[in-house]
Amino acid sequence: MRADDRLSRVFAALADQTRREILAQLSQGSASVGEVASRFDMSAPAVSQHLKVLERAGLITRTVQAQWRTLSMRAEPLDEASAWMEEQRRTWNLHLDALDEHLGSMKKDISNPQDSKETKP
Amino acid sequence: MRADDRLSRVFAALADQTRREILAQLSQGSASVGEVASRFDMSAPAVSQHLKVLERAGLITRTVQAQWRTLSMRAEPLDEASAWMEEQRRTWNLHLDALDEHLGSMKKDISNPQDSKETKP
DNA sequence: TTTACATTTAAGCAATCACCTAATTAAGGA
DNA sequence: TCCTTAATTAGGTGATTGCTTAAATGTAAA
Repeated sequence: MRADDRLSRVFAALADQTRREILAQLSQGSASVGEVASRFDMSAPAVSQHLKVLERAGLITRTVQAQWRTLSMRAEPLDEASAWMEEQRRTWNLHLDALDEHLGSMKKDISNPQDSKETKP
Repeated sequence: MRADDRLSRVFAALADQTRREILAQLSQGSASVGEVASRFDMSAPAVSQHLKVLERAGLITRTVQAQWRTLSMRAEPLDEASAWMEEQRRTWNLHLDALDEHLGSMKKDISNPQDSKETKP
């Protein structure tokens, strides 16, 4: 799968309050579908669909034991998503630093100001 | 706004490849709507809508200058989203550590094994 | 003042989403 | 074997999404 698609699926999966609550529950330990569903005021099929979204994003796995499915969290997709966000923030901070330096040099040379191409937000 | 809603908006905004590319571009410095739109094979209104989604998520701001809007990235929502993900991973790792310890003590006491309530994924 | 440019609003459309109820599958226990 | 429990699939609905084209807005430049 393309990294783009993976990221899109992970972010989309996390863009829903119910699914975030499910993941938060599973981060404390594995659980059955029933144990997850009982915490929500929602039909079982609705929860089942949320689980499918989380599973397709790679955020949970199911292991079948008799008629119970044990749900477990997987952290790897979080790493990838987190890394993407961190990268953007890093780049943005680098940019801000460069901008500060530029503004600093302008201040030193205040008698001959030049246009700055960009303004600090 | 509720933190839930904020998180949902940020994650939803990031769940689209086009919007992630826009944010990646703006992380390198501010730009006008036209400068952003020119990089996509998509109508101007479509880009405008993507920008609105990013703006509502707090990920960009617009400053109006004549007929040009200067778009700038905002990192704060990324921090909140990143923190949420980090928290889940932290909890999950704590859980795994506790599990490892439990399995370790079982190994020591191999002659009298007890059921483990959960299995490692 | 007219014209051109940058961008947004309006309106419409097909696809997807988040739910629902009803029906189905699959395993365990009486 | 029949019944119960656990969970999923099927099918339907209203809301939202991501795009489109056409029209509107607001500013600058001729």
